[in-house]
Amino acid sequence: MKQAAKPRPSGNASLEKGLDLFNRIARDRGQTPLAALAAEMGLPRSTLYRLTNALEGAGMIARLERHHYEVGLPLAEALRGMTPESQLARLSRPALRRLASTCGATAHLGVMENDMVTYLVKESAGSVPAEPSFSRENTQLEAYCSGIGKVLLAWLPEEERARYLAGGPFVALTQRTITDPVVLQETLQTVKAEQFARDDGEIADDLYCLAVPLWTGDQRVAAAISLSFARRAEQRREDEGHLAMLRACAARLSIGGDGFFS
Amino acid sequence: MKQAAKPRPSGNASLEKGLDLFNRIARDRGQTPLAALAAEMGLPRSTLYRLTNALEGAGMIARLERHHYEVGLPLAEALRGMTPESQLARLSRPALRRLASTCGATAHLGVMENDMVTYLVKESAGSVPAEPSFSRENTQLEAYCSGIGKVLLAWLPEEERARYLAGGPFVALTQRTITDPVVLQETLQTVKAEQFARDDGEIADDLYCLAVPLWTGDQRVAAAISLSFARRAEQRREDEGHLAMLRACAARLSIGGDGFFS
DNA sequence: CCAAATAATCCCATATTATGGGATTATGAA
DNA sequence: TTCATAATCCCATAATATGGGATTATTTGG
Repeated sequence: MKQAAKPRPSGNASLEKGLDLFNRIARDRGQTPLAALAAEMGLPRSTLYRLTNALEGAGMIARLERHHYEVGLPLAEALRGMTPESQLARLSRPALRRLASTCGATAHLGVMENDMVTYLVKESAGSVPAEPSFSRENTQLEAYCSGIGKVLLAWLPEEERARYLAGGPFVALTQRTITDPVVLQETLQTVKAEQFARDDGEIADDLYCLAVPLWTGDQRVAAAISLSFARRAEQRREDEGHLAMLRACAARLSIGGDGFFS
Repeated sequence: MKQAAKPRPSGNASLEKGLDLFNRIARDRGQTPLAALAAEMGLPRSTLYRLTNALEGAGMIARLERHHYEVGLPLAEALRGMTPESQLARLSRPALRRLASTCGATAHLGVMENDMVTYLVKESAGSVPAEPSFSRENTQLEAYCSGIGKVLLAWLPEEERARYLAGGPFVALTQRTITDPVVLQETLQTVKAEQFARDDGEIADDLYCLAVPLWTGDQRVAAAISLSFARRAEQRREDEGHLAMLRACAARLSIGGDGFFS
């Protein structure tokens, strides 16, 4: 269900129609015959036909057989080696770098993969050598003990979260690590209610971290970003400011400002 | 250097300009600032600006920072899991299936990867269980002894071919396998001159195979397709007809007919 | 810190361009 | 063969993109 369709009057209706058509073809890999698309889009066949031709000429799509279009080879070639994850990392890195620099902390971006958190971006403040060394880009960590992990778990679909919680055991990394599934479950509810997660020395004794979700256009949580501090003591007093900045950054990366997600 | 720019008067100049812009951004991952693109394309800034907006709105590109565009996340997501190779396989399979069925043989499509031939498509005629079982899709074989391999080697850039030939040894799979680099070199020249390669029992005693190249828009050989027959005896008498069909198929897959490449 | 330079964004009258109804042709089914 | 469906083409017209130039934002240099 689409949320408030962008009313951006871009000024190039023709381009928009063409791109819309391309999106439809790309998303279902050309399963839908052209006639059906014409109906969906409320456009006459002749128009669709012309658009299709232009898309084909540009290498965006290719025609296989009757009623069958596909993403074109030139496009695939141009995008060689690109994955959604690598792209998300590229797109978010500048903002995370600024965030880290502003807050004098380390900023992370992570996504959920196979019940683990994969860190796609790690940006540390200024010249400070990356203080929290628990993470590295493109490596995975357990979800239950990190801020990003808790955010991602909190917004997991109901059944998946239940499955995760039942899947333990949750090994203690510090005295504060949450190891009881019931407590973890409650914590995740709090995360969802408060719209952020806190890791207060649950990975390493002096590590403190705040995390917030990134939203997609269709109201899913696609990733989470966090700020990590190497000194835990009294860190909470600064939560408010740091959360505000985290949220501003999240808004910019989510559908809000520039809107990387659909 | 572009070869005879397609004069296809597609009827949607606006879409074409937008897609052209997208291509330029995608290909160099947004390295070129907008102003430079405007110059390249011979369009005023305001137009570029509008096009950029439309592309961004459709999720095709995203803006990172000043002067910095990037392929959009929605597009990356829509194309998740797609590689140029998988796409080439999808696009060419129907044509190869028809070819195999028409000729009562097995058709292959292969590309060069790390000095080996990777078979991306294997389609056998009708109900016949795949006769030549030397190959499987997505597996690699030595290049020097197969039809497809010889085609790909023949059109390799000069230095690469020299390096390959110096890299032996070339193990004999049958009595007929070419194992002498000098002979192989000569064979490749013949392939280039005749525009096709023949494997006459060089992989397995009774295996006969004809292969021709697939051309890209900029006159490179991107892949090769072949017809394999399980009975070698007297097969040559039918070469002419089979080559004609192979070439027709290659033309259709190359820039000719529908033109999957660029 | 300000000023100059550069890039991005916006606006609007106009001509260029896409539009879509409908005719025609190709393809596949019966 | 005939019918049904989809693809392709054509063209007068309305709608749309166009781009010159003004305005605003951002960066750079002094």
